[in-house]
Amino acid sequence: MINNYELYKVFYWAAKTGSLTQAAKALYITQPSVSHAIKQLEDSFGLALFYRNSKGVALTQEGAILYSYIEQSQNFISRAEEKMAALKNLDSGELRIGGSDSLFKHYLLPYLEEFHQNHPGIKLHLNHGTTPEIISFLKEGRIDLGVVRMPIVDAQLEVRESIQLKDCFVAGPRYEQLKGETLSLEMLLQYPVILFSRNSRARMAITELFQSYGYKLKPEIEVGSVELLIEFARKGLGISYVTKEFISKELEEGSLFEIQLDVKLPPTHVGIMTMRNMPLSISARRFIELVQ
Amino acid sequence: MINNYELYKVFYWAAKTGSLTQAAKALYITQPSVSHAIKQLEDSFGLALFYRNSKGVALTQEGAILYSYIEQSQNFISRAEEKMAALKNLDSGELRIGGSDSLFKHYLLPYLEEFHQNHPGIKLHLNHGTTPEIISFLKEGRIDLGVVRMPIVDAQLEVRESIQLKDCFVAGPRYEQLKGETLSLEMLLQYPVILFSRNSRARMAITELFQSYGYKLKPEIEVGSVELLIEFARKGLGISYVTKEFISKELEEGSLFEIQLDVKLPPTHVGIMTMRNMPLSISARRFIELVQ
DNA sequence: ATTTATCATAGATGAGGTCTATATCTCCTC
DNA sequence: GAGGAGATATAGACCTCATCTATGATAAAT
Repeated sequence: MINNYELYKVFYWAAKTGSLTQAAKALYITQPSVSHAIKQLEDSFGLALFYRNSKGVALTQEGAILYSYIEQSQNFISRAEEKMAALKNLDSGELRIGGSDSLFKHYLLPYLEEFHQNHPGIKLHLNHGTTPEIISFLKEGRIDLGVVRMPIVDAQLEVRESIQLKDCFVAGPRYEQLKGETLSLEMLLQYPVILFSRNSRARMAITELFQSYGYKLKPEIEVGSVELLIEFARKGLGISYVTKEFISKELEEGSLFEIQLDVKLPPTHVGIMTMRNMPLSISARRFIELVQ
Repeated sequence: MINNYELYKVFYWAAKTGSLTQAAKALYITQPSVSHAIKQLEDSFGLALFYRNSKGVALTQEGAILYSYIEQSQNFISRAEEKMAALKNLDSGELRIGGSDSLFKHYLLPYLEEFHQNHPGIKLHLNHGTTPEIISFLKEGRIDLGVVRMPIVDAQLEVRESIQLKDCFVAGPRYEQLKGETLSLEMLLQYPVILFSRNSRARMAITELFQSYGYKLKPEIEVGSVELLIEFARKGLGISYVTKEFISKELEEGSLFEIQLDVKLPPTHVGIMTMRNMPLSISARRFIELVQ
């Protein structure tokens, strides 16, 4: 019907101010333009919308009916624009992150805190899962970004390399005698080893390393969280294979110590994954900047 | 913020159809135009609104939020346009008429019936009052048109002359002896006269007529409705001064007869008044056409 | 490998929105 | 009443910018 919604904006202001001149001022256009716009509306409806008089304009019956609809419409547009501005300013919105359990707690936590302080209006959604799950979440659009251990090879994903993590074997006071010693892999295997559960990336990596030297790494105990790896090692139940950066507190206070090996354990990196060729939300972009 | 609401219409269709190409078809424009419009919105918000892929487009988080507002906005506009079309077609709307009591019943009734049958969606509001009251209603915008007796002299009003009404004196069987006689004004004054209440136009007119001949018309009885004028005359309480067109039934059945006078009583016209220089509502225009 | 979708980009064009200038009308004031 | 102030309407010129055509790029389907 009307093929130019711009006219409704003009109508709205003319009705609201009761004056074509005032409407023109509000819209930063001239009065004849407003006059022309209203005329177009009236012509296309075949209805008079305003009574004109020397003091301004007043809505006709039909104009008042139109206004009751257009007013609502304009209100929604105003609210939309405010909302968009808020989203742009990060005063509003949400950020959905997927990650491995341990990375949330030991790596992301301080960033999440800072981000939340800077942008309290942004709702944070944290989804934990295994690396393949996180990748699925990303592809399904359920999260904005995923934080997992590298390497990730997937053409659909864009991966940003973040900090380096070094895994290592640690023990508690029970194995005090090993402090300062440098063990070979073979020697290490004589002690009870505590590993993270089978499907973890770190577990696979260390198993492969032993295999490449011709040994088979067989854990005495398997646990499902980094906390338990730490706890069991402290209690002397065995030697845990953990991420060094996650136990800095225990190393410092001396409740755990690192066991030196005669082979170098390859470091891994944390990767921040996003969908390639998909625009990042402002909040996701901002969070990644913060982390990197 | 956005200075072209037209863009929202394009956005709405793009989001709704999930395809810029489809949106273009719906809007009867080309796909590059849609592409350009969406880009403008995204640029001005500084936010991505759609994910593009080879099957079409999908809303981003921010886009979905925008859509939730814009959808409402567009719905109101659609409903507004439907409503305007209905008003134009007289499928909806209202018609407010002001008039003297007797004119409603004896003159307008058949037109009102016909109008209502033709346009059952139009609500009819009837406001009765004296001529000055009707004029005030018109000037206050409380009615669309007024139906009263001429003459009306008011520069702000536009008056259309409608049917002619002839007033006359009538009596019932009690005065049978006057049937066929031609009375002078003086002779008439010897009978009890029944007139409409003081502030009516017809009363003033007839009083002036007598005065111009040097007589003073003093009613025996004053009543407030045409029905009572008729009823009192039938019962033989006197000679009523009524509008001939309103008593055609009684004249036909013989319960009243007209008293011939040797002076001619000036006819009056019904006038249909509207505000000059104010656009008439479609319904008012249509009703006036019907009546004339 | 080819076809057929999709959206993006570039450049040309012309419709039409906006402007200036002026007319017209009404109300208010002196 | 004459004149001024303020409102909207009208006319015509101008120039922006929405839209077009043509083409490119990419992905999916055949």
